[in-house]
Amino acid sequence: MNISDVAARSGLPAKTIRYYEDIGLVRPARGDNGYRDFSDADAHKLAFLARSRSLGFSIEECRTLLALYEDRERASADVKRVAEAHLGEIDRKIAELEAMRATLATLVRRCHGDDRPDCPIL
Amino acid sequence: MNISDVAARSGLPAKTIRYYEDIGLVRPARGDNGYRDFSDADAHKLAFLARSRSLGFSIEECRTLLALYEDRERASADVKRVAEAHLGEIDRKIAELEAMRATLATLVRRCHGDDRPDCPIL
DNA sequence: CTTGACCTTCCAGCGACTGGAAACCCTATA
DNA sequence: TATAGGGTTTCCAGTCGCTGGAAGGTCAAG
Repeated sequence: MNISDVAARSGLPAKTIRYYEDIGLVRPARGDNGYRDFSDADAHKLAFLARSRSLGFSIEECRTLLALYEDRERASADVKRVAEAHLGEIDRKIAELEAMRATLATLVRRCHGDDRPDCPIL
Repeated sequence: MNISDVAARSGLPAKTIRYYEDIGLVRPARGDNGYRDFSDADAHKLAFLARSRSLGFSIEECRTLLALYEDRERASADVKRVAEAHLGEIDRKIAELEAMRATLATLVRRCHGDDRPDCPIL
């Protein structure tokens, strides 16, 4: 699979996929012509990366999460611990966003939206 | 008012305030010694910037909001529009995070947590 | 008059891309 | 077979929103 195919499947720009290879997140095979040749597993990884990144996980966090899928030697307990840590982080992010949402929603609700300049955001 | 005073008042680091001057968000006066001399209005603007940034508005969105802040004629409706667009974006992120939370929570729940490497995450 | 906290500018670098140039490769059609 | 158009490669530079650090000027207290 060429880079544009896997880009379409994962929703990531080709540029980003090349960058992810640069920093070692994904290691696609190469064809005789030098083109990257992505497997289905690569495509899966990239889709996962797209999702995790869009949720605000850093590249390094994504690297750890990817290791969960890749390292089959790892004991179940270790996997569970790391996964739970990430769950906690997701909860924290949700809480942050919801606090932000609440504040902003209150401000918007109080904002008349007419021509009077008494919007509380200002 | 010196930069550290206005930093304390706004909650922004001095570095960030200098950066905001660089990019034209604020234009403090200068004393004879070359020090920035912030007015109360400057302090107000910076507090506003700190708040908007913490609500997730981009610098350019803040610039727009600040411009509206200074144009009191027809501010309210425009601010409301910007804020509502931003609210929609926050809602989208929360929904995505909650979907991922559910997926990861299911995986964690099914993960035995003992030494057998049969955790469904793998 | 010295100390030490503050202020200044400038330059560099971060994370995570993103854009553009120049060159190579592939396929389809004439 | 030639050519046109896309797709792909590498590399280098720029983006955003800071942040750190160096080198130096200024100020108030002791």
